[in-house]
Amino acid sequence: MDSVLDEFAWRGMLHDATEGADEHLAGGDRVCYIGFDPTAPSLHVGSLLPIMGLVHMQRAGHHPIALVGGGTGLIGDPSGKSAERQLLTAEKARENAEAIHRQLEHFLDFEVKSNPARMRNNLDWLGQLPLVEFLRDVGKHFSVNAMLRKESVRRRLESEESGISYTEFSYQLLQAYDFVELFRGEGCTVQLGGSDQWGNITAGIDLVRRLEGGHAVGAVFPLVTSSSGTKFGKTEAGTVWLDPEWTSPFRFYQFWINTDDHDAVRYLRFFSLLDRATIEEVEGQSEAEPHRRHAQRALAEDVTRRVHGEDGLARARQATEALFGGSIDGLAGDDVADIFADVPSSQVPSAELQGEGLELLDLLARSGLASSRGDARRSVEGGGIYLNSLRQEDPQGRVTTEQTIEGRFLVLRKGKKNYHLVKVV
RNA sequence: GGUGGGGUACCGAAGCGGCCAAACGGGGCAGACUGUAAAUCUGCUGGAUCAUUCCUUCGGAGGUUCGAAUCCUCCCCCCACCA
Repeated sequence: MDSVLDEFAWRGMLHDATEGADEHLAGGDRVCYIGFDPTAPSLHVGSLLPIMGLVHMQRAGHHPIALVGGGTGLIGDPSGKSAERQLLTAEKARENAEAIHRQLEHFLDFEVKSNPARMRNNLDWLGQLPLVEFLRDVGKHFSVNAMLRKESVRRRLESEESGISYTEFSYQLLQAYDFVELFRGEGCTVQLGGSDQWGNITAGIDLVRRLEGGHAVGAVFPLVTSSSGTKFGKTEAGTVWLDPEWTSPFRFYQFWINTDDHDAVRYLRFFSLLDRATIEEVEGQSEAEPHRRHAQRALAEDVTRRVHGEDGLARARQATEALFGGSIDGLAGDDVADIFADVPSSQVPSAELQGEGLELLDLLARSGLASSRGDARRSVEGGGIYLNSLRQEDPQGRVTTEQTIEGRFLVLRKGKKNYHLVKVV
């Protein structure tokens, strides 16, 4: 008797599951949900593990529901938060929810006849909830004593400066109620989530039993960590988003390519759909020839393809090859334009490059590669600045039309992998 | 409410009248080595100029002084103990 939990287990993405979850999932096609916060109009790689959780559910024949917390987003989940949250406006939450829906379409099939993915927004029911009735029917089943014991609440109670508002304190009731609502309306009996959601999930399971006499189960994924101790999903350029407008496919691809050896195979299990045999093969290759970075490549390819499509992946790889494969000299302007389509860029009027030209330091500061002229100077003096792949060692240097590629581009680089394209306009 | 201890740059933490843009550690950036990895070693890490120098900064507002992060006054906030 196999269940998706076995798949989760070998992939290392099963942190914990409630009693009977295994049997329940093995016993038939179930409806299962995961909640997503509509705090921004894009998901980021931090949400990737739960998303993959839904993907695996769908592949196993279950019915996935992505629940966007349009209503709970108006409240704010205190789990894992040290301070009171900024509240969203209703329409902002709704806009964000729509954007998130579009992103999820890259992962989930909303069209198949058999078990299409669905999307729900809890604003639809939480928004209508009559307070008195809610307190009578739902509030009755919650013991404040138990609620106070929850880790997330306790930390905030103990913390002198942040505290917790009544609003956030009520959050757990609302999320529990979501489960009941989905149980009633969609026949949903399974909730998944990050490990920080454990308390909220079990609260929902209890409420389903008390209010509906229903049997529901839950499972949680581990927190994704990186071995270097940095937060997963953050780079010096900030959060790695799934929206190509916010994080270009190239940068997205690069994020995965740069994964530590220690993390690459683990992430491959988390974030790719490659089967066990393939992953183990890659793992073997990785150990045998670490310098080839098989795992990083497989990871970057698989994830980029799913998020940005075949086209986005092709562009990312093309840019990667050009930038890290060899010299960019000899490339025609059109090629550069193409390759750099989603490398960070800025513009400079051609007039400024005439004659004496523009100071290199100014160019660096304006491009954002350096935070100030002083910073730019230090980078140049430290030997970390390249113009068209030539190291620039003179802080007094100037950039003129002569150095442009066909009068159209300048390729700046700081360090080994921070590229910036300057368009001459 | 009382007494004592604190608030210093991204974070932690020294400094306690001039030599302080402020030790040291962490983080970050860059260089070397590599494999666009890790570890290690080196440099840099407020702004403008770089030869010097100038500007803004040590909880906030005033004051003493030729000169203050350092002394005084008032205020705000933390932490400990006592009520």
